[in-house]
Amino acid sequence: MNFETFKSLVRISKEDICRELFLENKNSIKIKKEGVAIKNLVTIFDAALQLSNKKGFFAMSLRDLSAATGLSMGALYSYFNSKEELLDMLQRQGRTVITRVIVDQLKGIDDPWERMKRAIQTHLYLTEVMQSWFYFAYMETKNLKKNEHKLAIEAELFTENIFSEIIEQGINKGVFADVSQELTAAAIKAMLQDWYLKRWKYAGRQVSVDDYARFLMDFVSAFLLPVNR
Amino acid sequence: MNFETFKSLVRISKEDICRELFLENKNSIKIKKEGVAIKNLVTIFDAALQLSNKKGFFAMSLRDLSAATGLSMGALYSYFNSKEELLDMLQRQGRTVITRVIVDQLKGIDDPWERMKRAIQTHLYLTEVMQSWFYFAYMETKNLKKNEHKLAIEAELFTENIFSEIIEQGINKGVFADVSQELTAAAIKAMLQDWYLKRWKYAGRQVSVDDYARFLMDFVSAFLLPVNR
DNA sequence: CAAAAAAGAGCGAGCGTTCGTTTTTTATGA
DNA sequence: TCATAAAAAACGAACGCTCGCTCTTTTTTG
Repeated sequence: MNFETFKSLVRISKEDICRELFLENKNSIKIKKEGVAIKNLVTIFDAALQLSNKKGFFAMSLRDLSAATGLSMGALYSYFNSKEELLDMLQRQGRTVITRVIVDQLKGIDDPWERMKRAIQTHLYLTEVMQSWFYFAYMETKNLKKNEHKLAIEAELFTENIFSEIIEQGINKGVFADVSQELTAAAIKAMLQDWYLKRWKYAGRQVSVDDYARFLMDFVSAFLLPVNR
Repeated sequence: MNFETFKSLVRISKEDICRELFLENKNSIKIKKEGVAIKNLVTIFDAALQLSNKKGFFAMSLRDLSAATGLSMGALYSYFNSKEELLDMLQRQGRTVITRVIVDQLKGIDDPWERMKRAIQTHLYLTEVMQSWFYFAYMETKNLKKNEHKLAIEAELFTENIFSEIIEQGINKGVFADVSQELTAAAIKAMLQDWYLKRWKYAGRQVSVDDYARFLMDFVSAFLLPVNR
C-alpha cells in the first residue's frame, strides 16, 4: 500500500465530516438548509485551521475569521454559539474519522508485523490528508475545557494503544523481540507525529510520505523483529 | 552517566541565565540593581512559563502575570518594553545554555556510539531540568516575529544536526549501519522531544528520565549498530 | 534625602457577542 | 411563467468588557 492507493481506498471529504457535525449540532447551527450549512462550515473550518495554525486559536479573532471567510460576524454566530464552541467543534471534527479509518484498515490482518506496517502507513497517510487538522489538534489541545480535553487525551492514547496492542500481540506470538510495549508505542507515535508537526522540514527536504513510511517501518523493524537482532 | 551525575556536573541556575539576559538587555530592563533585577526576572519568567504552558502565551494577559508575580503592571514594564519583547526574551533565555552544554558534553568523546549515547543523555537531562522552558519554546515558536523565529528554527536544526553528524561519522568509520542520516537524526529528535512535550504521560507511568534514556539508546542501537543487525 | 523601584488608575483599541435590519431564497398561487 | 409573501440567511453597528500600555504618585532602598 502506498499513499496513492490509500487515497483511492479511503475517501475522506470535508463535506462528509461537516455533514456529520451539522447533524450532531442542530442546537448550535441555526441554518436550516443542509447544503448552505455544509458549504459554509467547510469554509469556516478551513479558514479557522489556517489562521489558528499560523498564529494560534486565541490570537485569531473572529474579525480575522470573518474577513477570511467572507461571512459577517452575525452570520458566523449562526454556526456556533461562542468562540469556545468553535474550538470544540474544530477539535471534534476529525476525531471519529481517524478512529474509524485506523480500525478499518487493520481488519483482516493477523500477522503482527503486517499490522504494524499497516498501522504506521495508515496513520501517516491520514495525517498527510488532514495535516492542518492534526497540527491544530496537537497544538490547541491544552486550550480545551475539561470534558473536551479529556476526550482529546483519550484519542491521543487510543491510537498509541493500537500500537501497544500490536506489539503485545507480536511478543506473545514470539514474532517480536521482548520490548517495553508502552515505551515503544510512545516512540512510534512520536515519530508519526513529527511528520505532521514539522511538515515544513520534511517538505523542505523533499521527503515524500511514502519515503517517510518506509524509513519508519525500517527503523521499527530493527527494534522489533528478532531476525534483525 | 545518569541524571544525578549530570545534575552535579552541569549546574544550570535560573539566576545565571537571568544574569546573562540582564546584561544583554540594559535597554529594555530599567532596573539598576543587579540583585533586584535578577530576582524579579526569575520570578517573572517562572510565572510566565507556567501560565503560558497552561493556556498559551497570547491567552495569558499581563494582568495574569502581574497577579502571579505580585508585581504591578507598571513594575512589569520596567523589565520589558512590550509583551512581544517578553516573548522574545523567554525564547532566548535557554538557547545559549543548550548549545553550550551539548557541545561541552561531547568534548573528548571520539567513539560514535559513545557520542550518540552522550548526546541522547545530555539532551534528555537538559530537557528534564528545564522542562517548562523547552515545552514553551516548542509551543510558542510560531508566534515569534521574523528574526527571532529564524533563530528558533536554527536552534531546532542545530541540535538535530549534532545527531546527524554523529551518524555520519559512525557510518564513515564503519561503526554504524548505512542509514539516512537526516531521517534518523530527525527520528531521534522526535523521540527526545516527546519526553518533554508529553511529560504528563511519562510521569503518570512513572518512567524516570534514566529509564527513558536507556530505552532510547536501546532503540537507536538496534538501528545503528550492525552487531545488532 | 535622593535615587530607584513599584504601584495603580485610566486611556484608547480591540475583543466576543447581541440583535434589529436588510438581503436572498423558496414556495405558492394565479 | 411570473409575482408575491414568508422564511431563511446574512449583515453590521453597537454594547460591555478586557487588553496592552502609559505616566503620575507613592513607597522602598541605600
